[in-house]
Amino acid sequence: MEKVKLLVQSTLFRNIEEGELYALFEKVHYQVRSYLPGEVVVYSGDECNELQIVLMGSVRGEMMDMAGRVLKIEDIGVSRPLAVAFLFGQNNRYPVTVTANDQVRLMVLPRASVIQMMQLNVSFLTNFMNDVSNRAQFISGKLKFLSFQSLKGKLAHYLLEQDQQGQGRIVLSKTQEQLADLFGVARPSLGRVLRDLHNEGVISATGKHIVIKDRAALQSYLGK
Amino acid sequence: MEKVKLLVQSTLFRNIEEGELYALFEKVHYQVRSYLPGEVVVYSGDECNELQIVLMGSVRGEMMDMAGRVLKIEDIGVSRPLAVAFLFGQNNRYPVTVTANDQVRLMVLPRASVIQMMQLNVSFLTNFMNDVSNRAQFISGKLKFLSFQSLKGKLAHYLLEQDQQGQGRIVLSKTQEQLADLFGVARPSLGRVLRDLHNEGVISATGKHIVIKDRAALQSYLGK
DNA sequence: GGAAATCTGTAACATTGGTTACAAATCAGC
DNA sequence: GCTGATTTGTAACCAATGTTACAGATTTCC
Repeated sequence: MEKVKLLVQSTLFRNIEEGELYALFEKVHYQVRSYLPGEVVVYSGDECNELQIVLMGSVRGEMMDMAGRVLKIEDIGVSRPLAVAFLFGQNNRYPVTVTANDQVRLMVLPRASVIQMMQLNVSFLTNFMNDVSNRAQFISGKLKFLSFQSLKGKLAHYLLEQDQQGQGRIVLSKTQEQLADLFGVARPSLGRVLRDLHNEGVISATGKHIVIKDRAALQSYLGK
Repeated sequence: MEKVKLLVQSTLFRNIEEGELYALFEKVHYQVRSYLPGEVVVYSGDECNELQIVLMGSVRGEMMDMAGRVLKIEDIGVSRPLAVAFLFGQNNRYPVTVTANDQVRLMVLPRASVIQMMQLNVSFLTNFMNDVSNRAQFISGKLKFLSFQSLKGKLAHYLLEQDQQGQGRIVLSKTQEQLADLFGVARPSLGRVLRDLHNEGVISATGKHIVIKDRAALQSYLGK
């Protein structure tokens, strides 16, 4: 049971001692499943009847439309759970397709086991509640991000977010391709907007190095 | 305490008997607040430290960008809770501005009371969990709806959804204005697409009466 | 049943972003 | 440092949607 060592660091098991966690896992049913890189763990639309927690490797969740276009949502790494928000509620269907990024091992707990654990341990219960809420909040943020802003707005948002320290200097950690993917737009469109902002004098973009020259102007694009 | 009669029908208090509910409310703190039509209950960004349940009237939640443009999200009527998904988790801030539609009374339970109630009553706990999950699922659906589909796709989705019985006859219950609002597009754009579909022979639109003439064609727009 | 308000249809034009294509720049591995 | 692969910059053109405006239709209210 060396998995317990991994799991104590999970947000779901915060404030639960290792010994307690051991005892908990002896009382409930679970499985461990393995996947190879590129294998699909669940398809968007599949029923969700079990809690899955990443024990090794990482998976990615992505939404796709019928034309096969993909909008990347996020990566999920070790000790993090999948789809906490879809285990309960009325429509227990995964909203995303989950694919293994590399060699992956997942701990799989049927819903009944989860309920059992909530009754056995109050910390687990509140942790779970917090996780579900965080998920909802994360998606809600995405929604705000996607539904309101023009590409310029998204980029402005992103740049301001990257520049936490307020120094006005950012080194992009992703390629334009990846960034465009994240925003759900075409790569040249992103390039164009980057260039526009540069020409307007709002930022200065040289390769991956970006300097915010007019923060106020950038902020004025938020929500547009 | 006639409110209890209202509350037993709430999803949050399902499977809890009236007497039990009485007892529960005697043990925890809460308030009742009133609002006039048009008054703002909470602003987007406000901290969320209490569970609010509609006792009378209805409120609407809407997201707005800085330019003041508004995207209607949904109406919340009697016995339904506000922002269940934002009471827990890390970022306890309302994502929407909530406004009273008419004369409104809200029951307000501080977070501490909610936690107390969860410990006192297992049904409440599971109901709450389900509600939060449903919220997350609702938002996630919205996200899918908004982020993937062109206006034609959204409309197709909406029409097919409205025609549950598969009769191919729909009477719109909203004005074009409201519909455009729901989709987050401009009214004339919606009108145009409606007309396009009509001209293509896919539907036949006369005022609020719509007949689906070519279901397959309509379905082919889904996810586009 | 008539006036005022709301809703609908439609047109012209502006803007945004998508698509494709290609050349220049940069990077990775040798 | 060279070579092939990846990334970036940019342009021309297209499609979708927004904006504004106005006239006709419908509903609501007295």
